[in-house]
Amino acid sequence: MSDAVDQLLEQWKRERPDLAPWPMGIVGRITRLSLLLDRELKEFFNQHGLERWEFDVLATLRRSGPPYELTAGALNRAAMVTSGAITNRIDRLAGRGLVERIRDEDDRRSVRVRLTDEGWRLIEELVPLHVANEARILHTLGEEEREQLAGALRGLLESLGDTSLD
Amino acid sequence: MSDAVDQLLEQWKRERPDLAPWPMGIVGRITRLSLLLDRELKEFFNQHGLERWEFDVLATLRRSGPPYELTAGALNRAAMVTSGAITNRIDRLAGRGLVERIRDEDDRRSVRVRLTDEGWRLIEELVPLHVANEARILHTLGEEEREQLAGALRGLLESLGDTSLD
DNA sequence: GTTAATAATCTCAACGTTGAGATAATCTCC
DNA sequence: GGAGATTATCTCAACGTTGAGATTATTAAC
Repeated sequence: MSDAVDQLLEQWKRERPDLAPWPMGIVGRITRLSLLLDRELKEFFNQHGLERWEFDVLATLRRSGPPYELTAGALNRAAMVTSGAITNRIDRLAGRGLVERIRDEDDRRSVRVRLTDEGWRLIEELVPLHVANEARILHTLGEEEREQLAGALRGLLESLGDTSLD
Repeated sequence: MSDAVDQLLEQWKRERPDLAPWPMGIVGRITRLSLLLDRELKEFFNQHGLERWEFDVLATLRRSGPPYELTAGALNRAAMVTSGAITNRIDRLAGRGLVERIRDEDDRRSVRVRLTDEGWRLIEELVPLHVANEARILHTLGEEEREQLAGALRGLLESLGDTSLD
């Protein structure tokens, strides 16, 4: 079998046989997969009345453990977006009553963002469904294949310096 | 060694030991890699005075072979964006004189987008540099590892239906 | 050959992010 | 303890995409 990227590589081979385009085989596939996975996940989240970014922020707070709070900056780095984006996201999640802003009295520059009870309940209910949905999307991967793929991707992330969530 | 996603999985294991979160290990890594690769590529393209999307459109036309033209719809599907986005991209590339719009006389609904000489020269010069840059970014992958990784990603793309560029 | 359905592109308002700059708090070092 | 540098967050205009709808052309069915 072959995928869209194989076609693309075939075209380059015909047009520029002098090139060794294998890097496009990796980068192109990661780019396309990311987009397709995003679409699949979006469908799931919309069925549950939220956006992927909303889920991501709530899940980041949930998995950080009690008291389920992180600074805006920590959310920022975990989500790999700019500070402006996080301010916006917190605003809107707070508007929905899913998180609350708490000024840190030790460092008054900081804002702690905490899951509300309602936010906790929502993410607690959704996480298992989300994992099941991802497992469904990835069902073609055998157990051994998963490990191998995860290992290769981990190596790339490390080489790009993505070694820490914060 | 471990990456940011390992940390994330560790947190879930602590907070929700009942979950089998391995799908997050795949989806999370692909998402993060896509973002990081995008940043790396952006740096390269900006040094050469263009955006990633500009390069992508020009490269798509170039690799399609003589006469280096495709319909707006074909570009659309290759780039996996909406028709509004492609209209906008063509407008601006045409404004820079890198492509030209040609109405198809056989099917007057269609617009053929063709590389101009200037567009051709630009992409011809840039493609080898781009491939070299991607190879640099991926330099940690051994030859065997590349093949294995590409194979696993291809399988996923196929299972998601990404089997054709158009 | 006219009607209805389909197809290709364009238009445009709404949306979320970026990136630069502003503000306020804290830290460092003399 | 004061000056300057650093850190955390917020603000906001610019930007590109989305998604729905409009327009124009083609095809299919009768």
